[in-house]
Amino acid sequence: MGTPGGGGGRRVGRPRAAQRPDSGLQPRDELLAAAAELFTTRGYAATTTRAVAERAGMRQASMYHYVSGKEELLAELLESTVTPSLAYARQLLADDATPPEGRLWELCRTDVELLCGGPHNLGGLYLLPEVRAERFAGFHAVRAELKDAYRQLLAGTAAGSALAKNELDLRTDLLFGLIEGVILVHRSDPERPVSVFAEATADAALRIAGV
Amino acid sequence: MGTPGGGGGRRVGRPRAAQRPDSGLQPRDELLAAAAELFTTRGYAATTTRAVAERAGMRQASMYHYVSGKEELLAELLESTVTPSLAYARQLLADDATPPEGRLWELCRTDVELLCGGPHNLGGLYLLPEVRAERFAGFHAVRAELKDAYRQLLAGTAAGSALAKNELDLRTDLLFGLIEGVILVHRSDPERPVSVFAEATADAALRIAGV
DNA sequence: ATTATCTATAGATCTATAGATAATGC
DNA sequence: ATTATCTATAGATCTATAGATAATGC
Repeated sequence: MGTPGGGGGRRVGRPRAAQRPDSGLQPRDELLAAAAELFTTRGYAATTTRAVAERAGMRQASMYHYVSGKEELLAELLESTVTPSLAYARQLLADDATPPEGRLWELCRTDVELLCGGPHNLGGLYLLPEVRAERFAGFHAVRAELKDAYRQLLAGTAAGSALAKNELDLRTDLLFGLIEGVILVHRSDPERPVSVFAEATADAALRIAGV
Repeated sequence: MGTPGGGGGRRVGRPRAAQRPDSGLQPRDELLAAAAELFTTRGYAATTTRAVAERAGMRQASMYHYVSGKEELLAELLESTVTPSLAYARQLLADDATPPEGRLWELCRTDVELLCGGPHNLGGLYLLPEVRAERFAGFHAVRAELKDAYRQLLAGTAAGSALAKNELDLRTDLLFGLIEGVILVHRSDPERPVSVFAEATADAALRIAGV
């Protein structure tokens, strides 16, 4: 096995031109980290492959050894942001010991925490217009599943079970809109502790839900 | 005065290469309309000056007769989306005959209506990462003023007057986040009538506010 | 004469490939 | 021999300017 990527063991292949302290990450992850930073701050289309590669510590052309291009980086980043939320949502859906209100609150809190907690505002990636492209259908599918988990939990609450289908859809949209909108607003005041913010958002979400 | 722009009166200058039925708009407005559509659907950076000009019915180079470049188009579109909301917000702030709760509800409703009501999702422009650039400071100033109007109205309510400053700021962020987030979610179900959606959002906003 | 437009293009990118090179591994 | 990287670059853009042209106005 050895120590793949990490540690100080010398690596095979031509050395990089710009020597930098070992990040400890695998080259592909260095690219993903660089892309996360640049896509969120400058936008996807405005970020060049050169900028990503260079920030990751390699030359532009070397990037193609690990990924097929910018799109692949974006697709992977997008999925990596929803997947943990979805996994948690599924766990909550299965947990029939806790009342739905409490589970919905937990999902909201965790979602905000996950999205605002990372080093970059990855939640902001959802909103890039480029993301609507067919290429990112995988991400959209996962996100739709997450939204459906919100709907199911909402439908399980006392307030939610009284709603007609189109009213339930409307509430779900408002709820989901709050969570995603709040992630953006968070960048206007990043000083506020994320945990406080996440709990306040979850409280607000339940008030919207009518609980 | 004559008929500036509109009507069938023949226009001075070399005719356009691609003849199209008269849009009735002035050339600069044709450019703005084209930019609104393209920026919202494809994103700012991904939209070329050629695409904008051609959609407006002129050749790429002719665009420079009316605007200095893409940035000017974006700056103008951004300001044109907040300005009406801000004007209305000021009017509401001055109206001391109506209770603050009612005025806050009206502001929320109108804001959603204005942003979702237009032909394109101009609210989505706020979120383009490019918009953070210094070039758009004017827009940010106007938007900050609008947010402050929300804060003032919220502070005037019974629930709001009980809050400490940092709690008031937090609520304001949640409120504002709901409004802006909801505008995005709206594009996931554009069939729903805007008026219904706007009222539901205003209701939700007041529930968040704690009214 | 004035104006709105056009065509043409220089200069500056940016992406993705081809082929060379400098390490380790056997 | 294998691998990870490099350098170099072709081809495809995209922006912004220069200068020509085809209308109306006087």
